Amino acid sequence: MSKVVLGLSGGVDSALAASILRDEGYEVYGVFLDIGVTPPEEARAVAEQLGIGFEVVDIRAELEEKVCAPFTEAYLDGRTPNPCVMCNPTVKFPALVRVADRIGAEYIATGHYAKVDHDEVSGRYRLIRADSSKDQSYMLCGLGQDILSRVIFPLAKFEKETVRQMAAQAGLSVADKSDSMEICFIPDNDHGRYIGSRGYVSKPGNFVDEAGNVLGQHKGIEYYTVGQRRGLGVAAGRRIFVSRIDPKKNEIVLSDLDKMQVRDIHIKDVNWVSMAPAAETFRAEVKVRYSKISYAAEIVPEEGGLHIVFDEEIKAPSAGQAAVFYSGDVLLGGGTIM
RNA sequence: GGCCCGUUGGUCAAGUGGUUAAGACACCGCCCUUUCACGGCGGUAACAUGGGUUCGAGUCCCGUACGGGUCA
Repeated sequence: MSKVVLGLSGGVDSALAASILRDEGYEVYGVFLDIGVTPPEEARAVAEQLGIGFEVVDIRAELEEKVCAPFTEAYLDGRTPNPCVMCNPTVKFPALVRVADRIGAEYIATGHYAKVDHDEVSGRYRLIRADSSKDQSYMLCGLGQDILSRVIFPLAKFEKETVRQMAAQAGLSVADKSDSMEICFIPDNDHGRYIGSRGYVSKPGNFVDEAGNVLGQHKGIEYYTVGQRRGLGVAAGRRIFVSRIDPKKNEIVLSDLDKMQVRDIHIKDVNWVSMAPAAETFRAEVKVRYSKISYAAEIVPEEGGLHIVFDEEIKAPSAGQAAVFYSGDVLLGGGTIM
């Protein structure tokens, strides 16, 4: 019987994933990754209910080093980090792999909505969008071949609603638990406050227009992201958005929508997933934020990263977010917007 | 000081005797969403003040307060 180590959060998705794997004949070993925020009780209860192995693994130190610290630093530098994208390849999946290696499991699994396959031609493990509208492949763009070669995503072909129904049928106690949507280490969803709790004192400053006229006061640049409209408190009579964050001057520039369209971006720290690193220009559809549509673009390799030129102007990409490029449903790779 | 103009929700701004007093932006809520956001839907909220005229006043008249202009 094949062993699989599954990340068990205590939510519906991972619980059903465990149930599915068990029913398929795997020996499932549930691992709760402890970050010191949510207690492991629900996950433990699910494991007991399913009769699978269970363990709590403390990942606070790795999370702090690989995610929390860089996360904070990025915000203070005027960028908008994506902690989930950072965490998956550096903390979450490696932690599961470590347990797998220790207990002699070949596979690891999570409750993500995404697919993995192995392409005979290229010899690569590919990451594919899930059938579900809930596709989460974007969040996994940093995973390497070493990890993908061992990953199983049991929820790949299910819709969220189906998952809930199946969970209810399986009698899982967490079947109707609501989805978590906030950053896991910031349960109150207030990242500005979180950064403050790490000892940083917010520096209020000016909102200015493109000519430099002061439009209002901001609470501190770490509270904002490029493309943001709500929460600015500036009544201009028309919708205006954050178009630039200047950490040096501690200023935030507000502009009309048409003045902040962008034709191209540069990305760094590129991770090639379903294709080998490209030396030549190629075309793909690029997602600049999660839960956003993808835009057709030409991708040009350059020193240190990629230059992405969109066919049409797109709205407000934000430095620090992941740009992920696809060919159809295949996630080719991704990088960090500069 | 004299004369003139203005004062409507948090901001801007319609309204010209009878309106449930527009709209935009902001704000709040919900939906969406394993990041931050975008987006969608909905909601709260106003006639500077005191007197008149009139069946009826944000709309007309007078006084007061505040703001702007102008004249010696």
